[in-house]
Amino acid sequence: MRYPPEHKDHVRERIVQAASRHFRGRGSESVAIADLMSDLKLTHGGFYRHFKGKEHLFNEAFLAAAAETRSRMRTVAEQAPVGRELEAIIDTYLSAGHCGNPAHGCPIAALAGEISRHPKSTRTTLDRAIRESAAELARFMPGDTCAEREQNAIVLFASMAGTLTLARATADDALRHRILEAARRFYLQLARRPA
Amino acid sequence: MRYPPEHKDHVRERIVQAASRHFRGRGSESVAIADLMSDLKLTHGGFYRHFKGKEHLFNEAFLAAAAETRSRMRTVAEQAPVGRELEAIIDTYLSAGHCGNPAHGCPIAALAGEISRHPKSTRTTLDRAIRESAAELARFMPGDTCAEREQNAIVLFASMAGTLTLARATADDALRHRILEAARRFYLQLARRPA
DNA sequence: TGTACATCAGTGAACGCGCGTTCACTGATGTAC
DNA sequence: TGTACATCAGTGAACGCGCGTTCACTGATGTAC
Repeated sequence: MRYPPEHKDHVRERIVQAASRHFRGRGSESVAIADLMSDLKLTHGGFYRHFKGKEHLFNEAFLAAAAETRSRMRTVAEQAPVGRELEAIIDTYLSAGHCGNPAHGCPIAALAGEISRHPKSTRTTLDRAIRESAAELARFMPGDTCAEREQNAIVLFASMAGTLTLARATADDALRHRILEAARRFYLQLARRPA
Repeated sequence: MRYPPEHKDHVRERIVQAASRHFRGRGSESVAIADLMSDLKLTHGGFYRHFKGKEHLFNEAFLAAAAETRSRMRTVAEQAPVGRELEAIIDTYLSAGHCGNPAHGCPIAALAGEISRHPKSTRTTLDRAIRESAAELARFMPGDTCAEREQNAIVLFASMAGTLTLARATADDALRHRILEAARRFYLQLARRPA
């Protein structure tokens, strides 16, 4: 069959979107190319017209998810009262909604654990995502110098992502809730009256 | 062949130890039973005389690693000057050594990400490990009530574990170092003069 | 305008590989008699 | 004490399955002439 000129780009984009959700939700090893493609009513063979291989897709899907998450963070900040942007971000990031919905949430929290076992190119993509997320946070961070704000942003971001990862892995709802709530209160308090 | 009476327990113990290192170092999906067994100069078939299956071993290996890590934390605290136990623990946990050596480090930092995809029984084991690690930390935690100390301990533990996970996944040594150092300084400062 | 050919996204069978698990077998030693 | 049998940790071939990747093929449309 012959398709309209924009068709290929469109399909490629849909693969990335589906992958971005599936990878975040289940990790890359639990997601088969055939699954992804059949989600789009396609068969697995066609996949290789769009990507060199699974790892390339993973890389791109991760990047897309990271951009999506940053943009969501920005929206949250914009909708918050002036001066309370950081609190709004913390509140959203450590919310039960974000915890219960990894497939649509921060890919760093969802995938950092396994990325340490991915090839260097993928880990470089993670580096970029960490830097960009921290930069996004740094805009609202307390601290006198820019470097200090960035430093603090990295700590906050790494801590929140890790806390989310841990909360998601728990079996007991009460423990999960306790971890999230304790961390939320702690970081909110820190955001209100900085060290 | 017939073996001395304590032989089976001994082999079982060695399997758990090897698994505990391999799983932490590479994640459970990257570790094959045959690999583990050949590490002990045995073949894969014999594995099932000791364990029901891979997941049971994972569970047990995780538990053993968690106990080992707690005991190491206790040693660090004991060797620290009185009143500076928490600082010593933070310093060790977020050290370059711990970061560079996941196979011999905290199994929660190494495996929390993937455990969210393991069966409930394994996740319950994680819950136990989290509670016990936090309890260990809580002994040295600032806070007026016991509940407050525990609360703070959970936050600190989750944050440190997450930070370590993130640091390990980075490709760039400078970024990794920056994450670790920033977090270390931040939590040390918090430990010295509590909120 | 018509004809022959090129293009290329998508199809689905097939290949190759890794790996968890099973199973018939081994063989040294313990036990019943 | 000797004999027949039971035990059971360990062996390694085999099975079954999932999955990433390849490849010959399809067929609608574009292009050259």
